[in-house]
Amino acid sequence: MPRAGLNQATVVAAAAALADEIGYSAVTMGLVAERLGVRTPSLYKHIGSLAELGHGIATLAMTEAADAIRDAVSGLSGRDALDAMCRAYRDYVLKHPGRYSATTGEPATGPDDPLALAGERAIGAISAVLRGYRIPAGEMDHALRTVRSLLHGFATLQAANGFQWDADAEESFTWLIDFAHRGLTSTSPGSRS
Amino acid sequence: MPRAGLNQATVVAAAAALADEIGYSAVTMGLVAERLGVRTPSLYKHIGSLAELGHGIATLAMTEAADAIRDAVSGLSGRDALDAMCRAYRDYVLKHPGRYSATTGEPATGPDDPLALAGERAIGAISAVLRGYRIPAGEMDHALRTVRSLLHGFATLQAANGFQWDADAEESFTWLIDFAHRGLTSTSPGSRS
DNA sequence: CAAGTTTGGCTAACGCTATTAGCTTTAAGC
DNA sequence: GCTTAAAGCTAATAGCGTTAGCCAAACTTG
Repeated sequence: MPRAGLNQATVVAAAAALADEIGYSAVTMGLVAERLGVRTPSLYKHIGSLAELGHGIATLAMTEAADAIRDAVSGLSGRDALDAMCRAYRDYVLKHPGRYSATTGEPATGPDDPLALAGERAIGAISAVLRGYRIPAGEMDHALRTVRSLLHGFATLQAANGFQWDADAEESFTWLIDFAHRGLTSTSPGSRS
Repeated sequence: MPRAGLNQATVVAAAAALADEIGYSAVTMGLVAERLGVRTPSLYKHIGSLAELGHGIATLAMTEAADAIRDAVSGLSGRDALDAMCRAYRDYVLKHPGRYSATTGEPATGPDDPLALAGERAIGAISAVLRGYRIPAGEMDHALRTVRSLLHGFATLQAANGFQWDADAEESFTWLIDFAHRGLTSTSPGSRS
């Protein structure tokens, strides 16, 4: 039996690709092994368990998403950067729904967890965009969490077809970006109507 | 053997309670049966499959969340209604993280699906709040999707402990509500900074 | 109230999944 | 070239969802 030349990265990559095709919850050790031309137990020479594989997929997705944002906003600032960031994030999730859904509900085990580092990268990319807005120093964390919530929510709802997105999802997303821009510009807390 | 007096509703309720305690993905037919004092195969007299049980939990959660919002905003309008809605939604998800996570990635099979009806209830409750803002007629759907994305994103991220919510999540949430209020008030699309 | 029928529980069994144990062969190091 | 660790394999176990078929409990109907 010639060797397949696998390692942790190739197994995770194959599982991530499979997740995008058939859905994250449908990924099994057997299917991943089949795709790699190998028997199921052989995978355990490279990854500890199915849960660990899921953790790896989540880390990969978070890293890729952060890089996509970073690339998209490079050279831009202000509203242009916000627009590019939102679209890059959304496009990534729509392109890789399976691996992205691995990130929902996957807790980082500690500060040295690669998933935590990938999360930091994403935070940093969003933070760079938000720095173009006049946000008070103490409110930056709140703005970060809010924008991340908005993007994450839209992406997961659209990926899961949460509503009947009757074809004008693009228009809705443009409106969402306008909404975020308005929310970020006039930063005056406690402004009751 | 005396009968347990089960039906579809009691089984779904037990499973939902279990999901809140041990997490949605940890719910098994065996554990639900054990909680109900019954053997596993007996559950199949009331529900068709584990997938159907998940669908039922999702429907229950969506209905309860919609009702929670409806109750919270009754008698309020404008920014007060927005505030009450956001907090009611967030509180519900934090109180019932297990059953809520059943709603993520659960597609409605058709227009007559109870889950679709529950979704309509939720949409209606949010819509009632948004009607207090001067939103152009054609943009109402976009606003609905945007607000729903924001709430869903924050709730799921906090439930999954997506960031290190070092204790000031409450403050972040207040900031998020301000953000949403600003985004909804000055509705002038295409307003580039 | 008695007989029949439906309903809801049970045990037994099957297939699929993740996972472990232990063997064998490959490839790499000295 | 020999040693050795890594990477594949087969075989086996345990736990899951699910189905089949039995049997008693409760409802129906005269």
